[in-house]
Amino acid sequence: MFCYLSDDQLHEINDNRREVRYKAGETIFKTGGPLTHMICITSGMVKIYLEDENSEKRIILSILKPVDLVLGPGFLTDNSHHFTAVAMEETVACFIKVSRHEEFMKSNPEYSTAILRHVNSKVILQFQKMLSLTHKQTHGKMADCLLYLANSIYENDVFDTVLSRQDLADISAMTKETTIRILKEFSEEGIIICNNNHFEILDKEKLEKISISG
Amino acid sequence: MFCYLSDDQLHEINDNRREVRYKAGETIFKTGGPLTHMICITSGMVKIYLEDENSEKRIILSILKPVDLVLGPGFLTDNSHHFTAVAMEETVACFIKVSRHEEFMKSNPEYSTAILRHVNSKVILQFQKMLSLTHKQTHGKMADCLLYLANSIYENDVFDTVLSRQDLADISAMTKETTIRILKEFSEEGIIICNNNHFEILDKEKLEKISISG
DNA sequence: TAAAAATATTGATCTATATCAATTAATTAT
DNA sequence: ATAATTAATTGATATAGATCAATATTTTTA
Repeated sequence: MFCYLSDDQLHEINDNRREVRYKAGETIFKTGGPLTHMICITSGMVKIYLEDENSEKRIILSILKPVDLVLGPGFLTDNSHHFTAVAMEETVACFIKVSRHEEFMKSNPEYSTAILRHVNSKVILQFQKMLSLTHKQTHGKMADCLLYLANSIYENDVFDTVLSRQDLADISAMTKETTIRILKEFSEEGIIICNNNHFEILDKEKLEKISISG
Repeated sequence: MFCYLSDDQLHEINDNRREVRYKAGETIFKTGGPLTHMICITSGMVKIYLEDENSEKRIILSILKPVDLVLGPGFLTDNSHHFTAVAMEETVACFIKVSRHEEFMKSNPEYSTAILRHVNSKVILQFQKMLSLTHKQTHGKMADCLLYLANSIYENDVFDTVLSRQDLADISAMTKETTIRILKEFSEEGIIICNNNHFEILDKEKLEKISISG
């Protein structure tokens, strides 16, 4: 994204950026709050979730890691956050004023294009998630969750995660009890190994089949 | 959106645009097809839906009417359509090449900003829909569906629609049988009147309460 | 290290909603 | 107008997954 900026603009960002360090569990920003800065994850991991104002339920939309950037849909619209960002572990985030972005978009068309490309790629993922969460049953949704973690987040079929069972449930839009039962089933069928926060995907093909059959 | 273009650019659009007339039920473009043009709905109504490649199920994301424009998330990413657009009634759509858009974005920063604003406002609506479809039960989802049609589409608490019961089900991510049963319940409780495709919302407050309580 | 708190697990039960099947009503075609 | 399709409705049934409750484990705090 930033590669489209001029040297001057990069300098300006560097001089004005504000780096913040978060501990695990700390909130970076919350739904409803003012969207004043774009955020770039420099190190650590962040979970992004939608909060339902009328219930305690939430959906974990995605997990971000370096060097992901966060510029929510409030940008250029209502200037408020539409999702909540929480550090999953020790995390460093770099804040850049949105006003600066608007300037960059005006002075640098390549940058505008890059931002829109970024937003559109996120929308494609949201569409997939929407179909998964509304049409698949719990086994299919949990398969999607495990494949997401292995393929997109940890980039390894063996991984340890700080995500709780409730978090996995929130990724998959189901209850933690159901999550636990399905993880147990998958373990018993030899599809995965799952001990506390240690996961191993043994039979990815089968997981993909379960994902497709729903 | 187009108000940000120069006279020359508007002329260029006007000289190069291609107007197509569709009958009810005709497909304008389909998921997976190449995204070559942006589309502007000049007259009529269009339903936009996500298709699941692994099942026959679909989600109607939104309904478009004049002068909505359609520029899906394939723009600047994979150049393919991620949703399907079908004319609900006699509809005229105006096609504008995406290559032209990229040029406009380069030469006209205001235009880029307007496009991103448009996309972001759609994303906000998607977030709400995602929460509604995954966390609410059928009554809440059907209340949301009726409120959407009355408030955003027909802009009247009394409306006739060409949408079938299956379409209403696809808006709400449920079966047509459940849709029918809930519409009947709402009618019996005096919340709505519903005869074939004629709808009247009698007690909007109650509908809003049902929407909130889920 | 012990106590307290939080998280995970298991089992039993309940219910919302899908599914299936049959009937009726409304369109469309002949 | 009548037949043939297609869509809507109703009823009966099945079941996936939520909910509730109790216990066990892990983590945190004192």
